[in-house]
Amino acid sequence: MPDADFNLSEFLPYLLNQAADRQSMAFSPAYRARYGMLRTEWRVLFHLGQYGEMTAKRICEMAQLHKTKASRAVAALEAKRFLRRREVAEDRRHALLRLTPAGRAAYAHLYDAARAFDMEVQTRLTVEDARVLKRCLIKLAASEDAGGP
Amino acid sequence: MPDADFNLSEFLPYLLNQAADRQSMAFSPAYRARYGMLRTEWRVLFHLGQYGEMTAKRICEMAQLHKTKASRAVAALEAKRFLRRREVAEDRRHALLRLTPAGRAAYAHLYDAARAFDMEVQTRLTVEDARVLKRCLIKLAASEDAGGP
DNA sequence: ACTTGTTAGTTACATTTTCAACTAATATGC
DNA sequence: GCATATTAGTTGAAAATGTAACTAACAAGT
Repeated sequence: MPDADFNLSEFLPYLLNQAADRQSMAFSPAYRARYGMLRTEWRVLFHLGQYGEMTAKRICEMAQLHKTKASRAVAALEAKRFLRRREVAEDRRHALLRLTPAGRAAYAHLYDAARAFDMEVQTRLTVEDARVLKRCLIKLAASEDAGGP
Repeated sequence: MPDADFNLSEFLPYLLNQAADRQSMAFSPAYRARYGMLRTEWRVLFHLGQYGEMTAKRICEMAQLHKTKASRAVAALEAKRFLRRREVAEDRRHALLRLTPAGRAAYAHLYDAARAFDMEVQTRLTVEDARVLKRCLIKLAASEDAGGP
C-alpha cells in the first residue's frame, strides 16, 4: 500500500510530462497551422531569432537537442527558406545559421504569439507562483549531466 | 528586439519540455533497462498498481493518454505477463485490466525507485518551492480542454 | 426486428524520433 | 608527412507516435 507521503500521481517526471504535453499541444497550432513547422523547427527558429547567428552544434547545446533532430529541423527550415547556412572559411565542418527576412518575419510573429500565450497562462497562476515555477523548471532542466570526474 | 519582460528562454511550454525531458530521461532507466518498458507502459502499470483494476478507457482519462497509445501499452504489458484482461459479462466491449503477481512485483519495485527518485529531486528544491511547483503543474496539466457549451 | 448512432478498443499507414553507422574536415602524436 | 582521433553534421533503418479508418458490442428510435 502506498505511503501517505508519496503518491505517484504527484511524481515529478509524470507531472512534468503531463503539463508539458498539455501546454505544448495548446501552443503548437501557432507554428503548425500557419507555417507547417514541427516543434523542433520552432525551437531552432526561436534560438536563431533570439540569439542571432550560430552553429547547429551551439543550438543543440542550448536547447538540449540531439544533433540528428537539429540537422533535420535545419534542413526543413532551409527548405522553407527561413534560414540560410554560411560556411565558415577557417573551419569548414560547421556552418553558421542565420534567419532570412522571411524567417525573421515568422519569428517576430511567433514571438508575439508566444508572449500572448505565456501571459494568458500566467493569468491562471499568481505572479509569485509563476516566478517560483520558472525558477524550479530552470533548475530541473539544467540538472545533473555534469558526468565524469 | 525582445522585451525585457519576456524572454523566450523562459517561455513556459519550452521550459516545461526541457524539464520534463530531462527528468524523464533521468528516470527512464529504472523501467527501461530492467523491464524493457516504454514510458507509456510504465504509466499504465503505475495506474493499475496505484488504483487497482480498471478499464483502458479509464486509464486514458486519468493519464490523458490517447487510446491507441494505451492499447499498445496494454498489449505490450500483457505480452510481458504483467497484466491480464478480464472480460466483463454485462458489457463485453470493455475489459478490466489487472496486474499479475509479476506485474505487482515490478510495480512495487518501480514504486520504490520512483519514491527515491522523487526525494532525490526534491533535495534540490526547498520544501515550499516543491509544493508550489507541484501545485502549478497540476493546474497546468489539467487546464482548458473543457471545450464547447 | 432493424436501421442509425455511440462506445471500447484495434489495426493500418504516414509521420516523427531514435540509434548507429557514415562522411568530411580538422586536430594530434609520432 | 602520415596514421589516428575528434568533431560537425548527415543519412538510413528501426522504433515509436499520431491519424484515421475500422471492428465488435451495445443503445435507441421507430
